[in-house]
Amino acid sequence: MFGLIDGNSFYCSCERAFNPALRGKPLVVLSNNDGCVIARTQEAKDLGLKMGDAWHLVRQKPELRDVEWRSSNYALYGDMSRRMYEVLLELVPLVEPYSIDEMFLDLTGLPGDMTARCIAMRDAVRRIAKIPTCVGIGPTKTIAKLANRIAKGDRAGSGVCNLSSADVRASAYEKVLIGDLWGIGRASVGKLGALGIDTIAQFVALPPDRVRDLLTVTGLRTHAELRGISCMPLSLIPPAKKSLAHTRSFGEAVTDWDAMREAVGIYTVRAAEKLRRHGLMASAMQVFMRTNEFNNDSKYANSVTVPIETTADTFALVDAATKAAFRLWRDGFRYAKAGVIFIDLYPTAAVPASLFPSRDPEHSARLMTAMDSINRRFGRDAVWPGGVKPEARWQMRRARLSPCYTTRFDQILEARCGGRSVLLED
DNA sequence: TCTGGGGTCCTAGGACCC
DNA sequence: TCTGGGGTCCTAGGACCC
Repeated sequence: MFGLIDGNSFYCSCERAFNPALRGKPLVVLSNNDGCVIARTQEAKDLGLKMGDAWHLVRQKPELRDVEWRSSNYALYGDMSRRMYEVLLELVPLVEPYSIDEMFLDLTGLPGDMTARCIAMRDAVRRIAKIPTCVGIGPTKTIAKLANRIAKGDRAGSGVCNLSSADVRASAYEKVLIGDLWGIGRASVGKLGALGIDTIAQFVALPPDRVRDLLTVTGLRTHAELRGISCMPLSLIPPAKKSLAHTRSFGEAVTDWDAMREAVGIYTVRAAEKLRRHGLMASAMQVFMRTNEFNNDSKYANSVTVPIETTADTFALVDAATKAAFRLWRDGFRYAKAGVIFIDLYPTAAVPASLFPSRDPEHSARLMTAMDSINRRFGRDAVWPGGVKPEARWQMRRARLSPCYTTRFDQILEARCGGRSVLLED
């Protein structure tokens, strides 16, 4: 039996955990660059705010003037996610983190009433990790996801929905739309809708061959899972990464090559840091740049994939990325976004020695280790490759960034004795 | 002025091989 | 006049997820 627990309005809940003044108020968290809405509290949903709403348009509406907002703070959310995971590990033997705010649980063989257990689990996460959650229970991951969705929709309920019984499932399938299913997106809803299939019950009634023809093997898997056949086991070992990227929209359009070169250089430095954190090396990279997709600027978008000598060396990677970017660069456009994606990744330990390396691998490894530890000790960006100096002009906007309460000592929450103390407890 | 970022998986079609 | 069969690998693009 599977459980799926997920944080309600997770990013907003993280902000609220450290700022009680935000409780009970409509609050949204914005994407990078303060571009669009990516998390909303119930109060904000009630005001009609949608996922993906462009913030600059929302702000203009007078009735939404009092909506609180924050720039996204992934260092904080990632750490809160870890706390949630640790609380759960104490209560359930197997926990599989699925996304920053969701974890699958193995509930097989746990004694006592399943629903009651999950209610207690939810309380513990609320109390210790300060995150309100909902839990779905079912014999497959897809059904647990569905149950979770139903729990979230039932605002007066216990926050737990148990679909382990076939009868309860059958009646739920009648009421839920196919588009609310995990794995069924817009395109599939269109295809099924054309055949008059709108509810999960109708979908489940289709013959498997028909489902495969329509939605390929992924659709077939969802179909089987809904019928109680588990096709997605719990995996405790996270699968090896296949790609790793750093891509950003610019705060302000980039029009000269120097600024683009710097941007791509910095994105490469970041991606290379991430590469080393994961103990990986890349043997190919993709670089892209593009103009704004939404406004009336003349359009240009291009990307190039280049093989590289397998490495995690920032200098080598910046060099390759800069050359690739130069091939893409065309004068006269207003660039809005660029990115660097590493593909063909290998664990550092598994990379065979090159016969004629262009850089001494041992020297490179020592240099990278030194660079990373200096930056860890003296703050991010204490040392940089020459020629890749960050320039504020085009960097992303993050106008209302909350402190990294839990990951940086200089931003830790202050509590005062005597006056009104800032407590994390309710 | 202003519309995110980072992933995975599947399929079709082309290039190439014997 | 006639033009196979079987296979692999790579890439681009679509679809989906959070």
